[in-house]
Amino acid sequence: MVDKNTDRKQEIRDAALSELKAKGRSGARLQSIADNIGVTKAMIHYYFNTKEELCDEVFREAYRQLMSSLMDVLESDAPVFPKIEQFIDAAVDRFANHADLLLFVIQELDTGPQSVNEIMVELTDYDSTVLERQLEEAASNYEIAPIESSQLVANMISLCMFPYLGKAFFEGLLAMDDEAYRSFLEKRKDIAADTIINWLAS
Amino acid sequence: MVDKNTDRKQEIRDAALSELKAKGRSGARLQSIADNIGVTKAMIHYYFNTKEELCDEVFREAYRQLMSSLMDVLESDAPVFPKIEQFIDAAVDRFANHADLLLFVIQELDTGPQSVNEIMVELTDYDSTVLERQLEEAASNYEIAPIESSQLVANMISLCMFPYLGKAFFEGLLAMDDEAYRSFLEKRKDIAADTIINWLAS
DNA sequence: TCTTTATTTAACCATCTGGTTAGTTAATAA
DNA sequence: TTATTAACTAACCAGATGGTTAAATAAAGA
Repeated sequence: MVDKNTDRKQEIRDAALSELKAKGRSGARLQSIADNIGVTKAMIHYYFNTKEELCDEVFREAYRQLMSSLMDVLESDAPVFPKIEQFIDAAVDRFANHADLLLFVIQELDTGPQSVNEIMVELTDYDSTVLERQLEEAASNYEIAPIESSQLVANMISLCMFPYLGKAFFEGLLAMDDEAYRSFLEKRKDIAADTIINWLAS
Repeated sequence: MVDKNTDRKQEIRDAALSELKAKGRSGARLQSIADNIGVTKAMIHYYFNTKEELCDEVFREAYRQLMSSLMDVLESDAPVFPKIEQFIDAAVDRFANHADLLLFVIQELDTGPQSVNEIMVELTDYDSTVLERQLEEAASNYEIAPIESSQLVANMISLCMFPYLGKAFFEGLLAMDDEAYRSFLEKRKDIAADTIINWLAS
């Protein structure tokens, strides 16, 4: 193995991600991360100078996993309506499969150090001009009511993301058990799409 | 003052809430809470046995502040459509004014101890039967498409709550500064209502 | 083989953290 | 006034936590 270096470093990142998803930045313990891969705590400091450096790097990886290429579809030249359905499809899939990353990312962005926000800005390259133009065009053709693209994105992301973020919240509020919640989520994708499409077409 | 007891205890709860909103359960420090009200750390243990006991009590208070009487409007006998507008109105107001409570509550429910979930169940008494009946009726009259009440509630809460929860997320994603985000949020209430109404009436 | 470099560990340290204790001060009751 | 209770503090403790260091082991190069 020519780069056991990289392997071990990645192994640490992976273990750190698990720990961070479960306990957050301040709850995460370097000792616990080390234990989980059968390594000394000093090993972590061999590859990462400080806990914050490790956490920042893991956040970068987490944010990429969660959001990478997700916004791309909005930048394509496909017609608006299919595009929207495609986006909702991709978003629900992504968030459903990375529900635990969601809370971590939101948490970090809201209460983490400044570095986290900088990393997000660095990794975000969404360009809204295409969608904006399409929405203006569609509005002037009376296909849809005039809306800002940011509000459309907000609606889509809210509908797709929150049910996964607020799992415990919804389960409690709506008195559902895990099985009921699963079946509830299954229907979400179609409902989110319906909701957006009907709103636009009104 | 007949109950300086109660005053001091509440003072501690208040300071603890600030600390918890800013740093979460594992990041919160009893010393910091004590310092903020000019009191010894031992004082906290005089009124609360453990940190967890204090945190649980503060969560109870926070959840009440955030959700109390919010679901009541859905249980009223008012006609569905006005009722929905009323709910969205109340929800947006509530979440806008307690955005910091939002993350704390969601965070605690998702990663906090079991006790937190029990407290939520204990405080939640939402009864969906009225809304369910109304939706069935409206559907059989072809006023709306048939939908589950849980999906309606999920849509409403997602649209009203997430923009406040994901402030840093949206600001980063949509490249908005604080001022742009403020103006973006101002339009949310109407948009959320529009979105829901048009979806139902489709 | 021998030397150098990269990987890994055991032991350690200073500081922090939740929690305890013994005692002090202030209020209340007798 | 004095005894009793409630409110409060200073000092302390044990364990945890992030981080360091010196040495050991493994790998690679000469």
